[in-house]
Amino acid sequence: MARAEKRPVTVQTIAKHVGVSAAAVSTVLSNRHEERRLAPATVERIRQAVRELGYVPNVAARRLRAHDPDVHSMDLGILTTFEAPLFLVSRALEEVQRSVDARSAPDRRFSISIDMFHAGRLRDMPGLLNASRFNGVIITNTLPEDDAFLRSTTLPYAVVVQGRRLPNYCCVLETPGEGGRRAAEILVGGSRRRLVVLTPTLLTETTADRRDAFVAAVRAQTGREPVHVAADFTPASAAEAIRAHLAKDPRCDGLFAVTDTLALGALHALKSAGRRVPQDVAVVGVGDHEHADFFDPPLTCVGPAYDQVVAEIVSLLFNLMSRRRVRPVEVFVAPTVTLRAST
Amino acid sequence: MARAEKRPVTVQTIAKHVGVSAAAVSTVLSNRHEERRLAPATVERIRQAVRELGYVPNVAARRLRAHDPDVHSMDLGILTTFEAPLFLVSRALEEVQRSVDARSAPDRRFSISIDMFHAGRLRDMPGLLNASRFNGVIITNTLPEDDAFLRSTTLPYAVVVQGRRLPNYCCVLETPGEGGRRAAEILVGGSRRRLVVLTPTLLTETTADRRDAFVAAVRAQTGREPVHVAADFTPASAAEAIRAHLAKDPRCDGLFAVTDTLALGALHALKSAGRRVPQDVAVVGVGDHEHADFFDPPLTCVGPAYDQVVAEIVSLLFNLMSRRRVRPVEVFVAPTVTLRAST
DNA sequence: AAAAAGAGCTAAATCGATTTAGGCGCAAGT
DNA sequence: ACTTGCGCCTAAATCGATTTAGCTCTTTTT
Repeated sequence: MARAEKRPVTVQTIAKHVGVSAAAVSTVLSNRHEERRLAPATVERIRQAVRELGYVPNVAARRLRAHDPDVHSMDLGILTTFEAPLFLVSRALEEVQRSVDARSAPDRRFSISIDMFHAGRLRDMPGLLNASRFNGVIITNTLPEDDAFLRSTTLPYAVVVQGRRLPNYCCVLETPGEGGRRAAEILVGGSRRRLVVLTPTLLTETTADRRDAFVAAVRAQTGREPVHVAADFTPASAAEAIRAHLAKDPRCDGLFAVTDTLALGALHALKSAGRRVPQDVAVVGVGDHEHADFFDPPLTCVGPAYDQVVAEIVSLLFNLMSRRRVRPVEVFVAPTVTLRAST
Repeated sequence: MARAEKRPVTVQTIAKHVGVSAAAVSTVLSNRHEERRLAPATVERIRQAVRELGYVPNVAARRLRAHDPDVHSMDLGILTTFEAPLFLVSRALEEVQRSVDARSAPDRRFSISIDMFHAGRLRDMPGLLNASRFNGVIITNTLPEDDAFLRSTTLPYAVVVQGRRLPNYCCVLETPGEGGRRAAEILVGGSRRRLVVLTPTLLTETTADRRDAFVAAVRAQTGREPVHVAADFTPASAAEAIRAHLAKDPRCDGLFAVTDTLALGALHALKSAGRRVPQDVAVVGVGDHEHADFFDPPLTCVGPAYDQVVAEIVSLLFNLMSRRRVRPVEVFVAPTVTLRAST
């Protein structure tokens, strides 16, 4: 059943198979056979062959052909992993969209798409290396393997990396060490002593930095070591992990979650274990969830000012594309502290 | 400052400008000038021109050229609006990804991207009409204008529409009328009489159907009319709207939100107005938020079984692409009821 | 002085689909 | 009989970038 020709089926293939020209095939494919007066019998034979041979149009060829030389068009991509929650790119998307709407004109059109790769497999994304897909990209949520790949090759087009420091690219990230330190300040300053830091099992540079800075700050300020708890990216998994931890350490009184999705699960586990937040356990997140202020209780966050991060990213991206900037830079955005009811 | 050539800058333009061949320009652009022994001075002149003229590579041309004839590649798109929350497409994305991973092979590669349009402006999306972007698409979150556009033209490739009934496309949607009816049943059956239905201001076919069916069912069962409350797509806006409504109708005791994001805002407003959920006010959502079971209290939902919806969509999409299916069909997925603590 | 090596560049083919201009036969009109 | 028109189809150009084979001129080697 599985048809496995070595060469793909093109209009030429079909044309040869039917015994007509490629033009005739194309005419049928675009449903122009009436106005171009192809004989119904020929149309039918072509249709038949199209079906039989399993023709798949080459979109790149169509696009090239359809290209209107009077319209500049630029393809922007936001690259993230399948594994990371999609809402993480929402803000970047909105800001890019705003910029793009402002820069669009009849002779200048942008298109933005979100493209995903499997965590750690960025290198497998088609078109990345040969620059055949995007005029500019924002890369985010990479794992260390992806970072290593990026470090090893310099992509020959506009690239802005979020949340990593890579010497050969423009990078925008929160000031290293700050987030974790401020979280520790809040919890320790609130007299919490039995602390937990909750992270995903797969750590990115950002999440690892938050954890490490938190641990270091807590150690420095209290002489005690926070307990690491790891979970998947889902709240359900975080809830389960925290539930297990509470069984082992019932007196725990403060928690720092390095992503808000984890904090959401933690809040749930705490409440269903009968702990009051913040009276019994204080919880700090990072503000990467668009609805952190609608959690119950609303989540205190220590994290980068996303609007600023995104504004920097977009500004760098457009400068790179217009070649106003050619050297890589690192832009640090200081974390902001949003105190809400969870502490 | 603004450079506004009529014709776009191509490698040819640059070549002519510098007085070399297009091949030389291309060589420089791909950083192959060392191995191909271009004179450093020439390289510099070309680089200069590239910068001066504001060259932007044509990705379609690059892709066509880079195309490996031994690899079939298919481009899939998930089309949604900028205005709708991104997480709404998460599940579709995951399922498509699973299917694609299962069907990928060394000689068969898929790429999936999420592309967005402004609500009501689907027609403006480049490459939709001339089929120059995707081999197959899933279209969702359309407004009535978009539906009208789709109805008026039959896109010449694999299209599956979610949540709408369009005679010329394959459509997958929840059984019309069912969701609203079941929500009414739950609230009325729980002896709630002063009911509210909370919707976005911009109604899609799906959200309008949920509202209308709810209103009709409540009217039939109680003889009373639920109150309409409308808000933006955000929880903040929903909270504000509900707060205002509570001021006018303090005795309201049941609420149906046609999207979970709105429910999230409503829960917040209710709690901060001192109402207990579900004792004072029962709340029903639709289960379109991935974390509805982590809301506080966890949200009772009446909505389509998303896994099933998505499975149907993906199956239709692949059947369309392989031409195993050629006629449009409508697939209805019955809503499921998930009772949680909010009722 | 002739041949070989190398430096520096170009012409032309190619990727796949589409469109434009036009060709060939045959029937109808004058 | 000769044009006109139509029905049906094709050759060739085109979109833009890249690569391959090869050309020309200079320098070095024998």
